[in-house]
Amino acid sequence: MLVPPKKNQYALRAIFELAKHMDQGPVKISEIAAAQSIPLRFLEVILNQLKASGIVDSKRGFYGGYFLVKPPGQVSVGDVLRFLNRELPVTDCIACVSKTSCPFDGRCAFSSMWIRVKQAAFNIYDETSFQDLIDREQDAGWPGEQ
Amino acid sequence: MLVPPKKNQYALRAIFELAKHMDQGPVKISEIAAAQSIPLRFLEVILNQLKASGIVDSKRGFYGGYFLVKPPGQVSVGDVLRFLNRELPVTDCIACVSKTSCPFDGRCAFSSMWIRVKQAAFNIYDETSFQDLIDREQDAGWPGEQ
DNA sequence: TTCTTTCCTGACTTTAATAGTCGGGAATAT
DNA sequence: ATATTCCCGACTATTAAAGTCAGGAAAGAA
Repeated sequence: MLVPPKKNQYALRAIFELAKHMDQGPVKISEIAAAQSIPLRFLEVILNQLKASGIVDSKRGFYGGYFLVKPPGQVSVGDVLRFLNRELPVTDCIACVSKTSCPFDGRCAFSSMWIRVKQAAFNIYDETSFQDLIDREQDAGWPGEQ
Repeated sequence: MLVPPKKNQYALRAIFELAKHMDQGPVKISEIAAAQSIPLRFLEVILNQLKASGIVDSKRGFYGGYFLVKPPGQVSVGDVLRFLNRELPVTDCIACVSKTSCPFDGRCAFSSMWIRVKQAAFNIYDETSFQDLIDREQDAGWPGEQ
């Protein structure tokens, strides 16, 4: 509970890695995987999906790899998480924040609380850009592996 | 993501039901299950576990059932969620909020963000008592099924 | 052209967590 | 006694997450 799925964490770390190499040409999946300890084949799938978000793009071939479309300051953690967790089916019960229909027809006592929690989380996600994360890592004062 | 597990929701709804019947004697599992649309045998397991938290207690036999130990105003959603999701193993990586050890030795750029989100969520959970939930249901102005 | 390198694609397998069930035993009151 | 209820441990089922794989397509280098 409240533990972001690995896939989400991998996606964020991959983009973080791209952000650190902004304007240095495409970064290979294999490099990202190595730098961030992410299973290679899994990362292939994840990055490929992320292209649809418009956050990253890729180039094939010898000098190929992935790269950020916008500068790190203009991409937030919220953008990524929202894209990865966008709910495709409209059949979800918003009130219960559950995946099946709500037995209380959307009038359960808990709904407003779940919604507030979700909003509180995304407030933080939205105000955290990848540039912030880079800065934060610097401030922590430990030798980046770059 | 950010969707509380069914077990958590069932636990909260069960306690909510107990709160509504405070000082009316024990409430049978079967009654709670019916009122809150929770699978009976599953609810047995959940309520039995919750006894260890000190939030609820039970009585067996003909007039048996479950009941709240403290008044609804003194029990928060946070109390319940914290108990159900207390992490038993100490081997968790706090920085990454993941269940396996952190590949960055606790110095990853995301850790402070995950922690802030968790705190924001529990701030809301902690300040929501079951009395609040009852009041909230009244305010919404729909006929309670009681 | 051909070769190498890289991303691309869809289907597949594995793993782990959640969700839910079951049979019988132990209190408690009538 | 006996009906009713919670209790307990083990069990199964379902689902989502995590990860893998084989081969194909683009891009550039030789």
